[in-house]
Amino acid sequence: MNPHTQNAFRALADPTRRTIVQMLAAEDMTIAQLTDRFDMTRAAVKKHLTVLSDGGLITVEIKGRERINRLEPKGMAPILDWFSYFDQFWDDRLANLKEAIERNEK
Amino acid sequence: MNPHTQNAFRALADPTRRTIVQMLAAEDMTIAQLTDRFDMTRAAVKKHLTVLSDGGLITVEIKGRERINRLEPKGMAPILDWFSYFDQFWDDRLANLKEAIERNEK
DNA sequence: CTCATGTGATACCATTTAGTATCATATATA
DNA sequence: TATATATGATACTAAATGGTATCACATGAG
Repeated sequence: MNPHTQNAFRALADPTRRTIVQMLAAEDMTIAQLTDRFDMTRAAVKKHLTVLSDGGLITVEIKGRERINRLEPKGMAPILDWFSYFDQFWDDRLANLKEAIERNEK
Repeated sequence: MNPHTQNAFRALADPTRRTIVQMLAAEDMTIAQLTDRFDMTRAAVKKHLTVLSDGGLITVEIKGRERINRLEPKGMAPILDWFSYFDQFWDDRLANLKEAIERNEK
């Protein structure tokens, strides 16, 4: 199994991390900037960022003494791929439904 | 914030639960049937099913002494809704997926 | 009725998780 | 250079999580 899939799903399981993802969708931010917007310590925010990074959902650009955290849309791919499994599932159910209707008409 | 969103994300964060979801996509199953396919006790599987139910991802039909667990595609909606926030970041795969669900519901 | 089967529920355990506090290190800046 | 700023890293804690063992209860089959 793709290890990125598990890390990505786990990264999004926490509400704080989902909020961080949404914030980074609006603009790149340093750890300090993110910490300003939460009621928790910088160390806690840093841990969340590590989990998001493990999940491939963000990248970090080191700029001097700052770390610019940036959303990595590509990291969402494993999750969407997983969901696409059910695209087939839904299509099949629709096909079955169609078939049932056609049988009924005959 | 929608409480279903957190429960749904949490439900999918565990690999065993994601596998259960895929199994139930293939066919409805009782707890005993699911337990046969995992190397863990029935109690553990039951706990996973409770989490999946809390997340709105499955429904249960009680039939005599059996409990038929069934995938609830509607439960995926909060997750897909959350992802739709990021429309600007990726292609139309998500939109297609959502459309498939909605078609199925109608 | 009796008994096997399918499940619910509880207590318990080890590990992970989300958080804090604290100290160390690197880099701007006065 | 001296100091403030931005972050890394570690140790610690409480609570959540994933699992087992075990007992109780309801239902179907002989």
